[in-house]
Amino acid sequence: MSNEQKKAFMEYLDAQSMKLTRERRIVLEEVTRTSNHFDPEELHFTLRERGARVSRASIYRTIPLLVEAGIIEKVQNTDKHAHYELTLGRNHHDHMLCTSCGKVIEFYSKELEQLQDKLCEAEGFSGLAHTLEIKGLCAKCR
Amino acid sequence: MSNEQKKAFMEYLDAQSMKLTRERRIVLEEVTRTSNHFDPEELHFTLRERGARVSRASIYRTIPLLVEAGIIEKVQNTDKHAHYELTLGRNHHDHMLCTSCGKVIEFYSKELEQLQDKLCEAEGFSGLAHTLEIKGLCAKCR
DNA sequence: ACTCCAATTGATACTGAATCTCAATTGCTA
DNA sequence: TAGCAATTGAGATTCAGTATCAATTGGAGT
Repeated sequence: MSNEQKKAFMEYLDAQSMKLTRERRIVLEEVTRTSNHFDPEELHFTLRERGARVSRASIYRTIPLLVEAGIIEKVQNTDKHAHYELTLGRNHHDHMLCTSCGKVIEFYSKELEQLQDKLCEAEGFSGLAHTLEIKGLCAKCR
Repeated sequence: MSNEQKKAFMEYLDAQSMKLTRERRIVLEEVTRTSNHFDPEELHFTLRERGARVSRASIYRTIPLLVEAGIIEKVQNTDKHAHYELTLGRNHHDHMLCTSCGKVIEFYSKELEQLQDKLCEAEGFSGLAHTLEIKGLCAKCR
C-alpha cells in the first residue's frame, strides 16, 4: 500500500472524527494490495481465507468511506452487484468490456477528456467525474 | 406507440417462437406511451393504477425481452435498482447527471462517437454499444 | 500509562429488488 | 376447434446490502 493511500484515508477519517480501527486498516490494505477491481463479497471471502477476521458488516461499512476518501470508485457495469476499483495513485481511464470473454481493457485518451470538457461547457454543465464503458468484442473474440 | 416498436417486438418474439400475449402487449404499450425513463416497480405500480392486470413477475420477465429486441436499454446510474429507457425510434445520446438536483441532460456529439470508434480501432476492439455518464453540476446548481 | 466514553464492531435480523416454482391458463399452428 | 407448448400469477426464494444493539475498542485528555 502506498503511503499516499493510507495518508488520504487517515486524513479523511480524522476530518470526520472517525477512528482508524484494525478492521478499516485491514480493508484498506487488502484493497490496495491485491487487485484493481473487486467487489465486497469477494473481498470478504479473500480476507477470511487469509485469516483476517473482519465481518461482512464492517466491509460494507468501510467501502463507502474509501469512496468518500477518494481512494476507490464504484465501477458501472451490467452486473447486479457493485464493483469497485482503486483510483487514488492511479491515472484516470475508461473501460472497454468484451461481452464474449469478459476481458476489460483500460484506456485513456486526452482527446476524449478534452472533448467531454467542451461538451459540458456547451451545456453550462460543470463536469466532475465521468464513466465511459464501451461494450463489444475484443481482438480475440471478434 | 409507434408501429416501429410494435413491429420490432413482434418480429423478435416470432424469431424466438414466443407469443405476443396480452401482458406483453400491455407492457410494451406502457413503456412506449408514457415516459422515456422508467423502472420495473414504477411500471408495475402505474399499470395497477390504470387497472391493467399484469403481474410483477410478467413485468420482470418482459423487460429483458424488450432489451433483447432493441426497444429499450438499461441505464447505468448510481441507484440501487435498475432503470431503463426507450431507445428504438429515438436517437442515441449520452447523459449528464446533476448530483445536486438530479437533472438529466441528454446530449449527442458526432465528434464523440467518431473518437470512440477511433479508440476502439486502436485497441483492436469492436465496439457495439457504449454508455457515457458525466456527473457534475448543472447550470442552475453550480 | 490510565481512564473514559463516543465510535465501532460482529452476529444476526431485516429489507427489497429480482428470480424461481408450479399448477392453471392461453396463444397459436395445424 | 383441438391440442399443446408457452405463458401467467401468486407466492416462495434468493441474495446483496442495511439496520439493530449489546459488547468492545481507539484515542483524547489527564
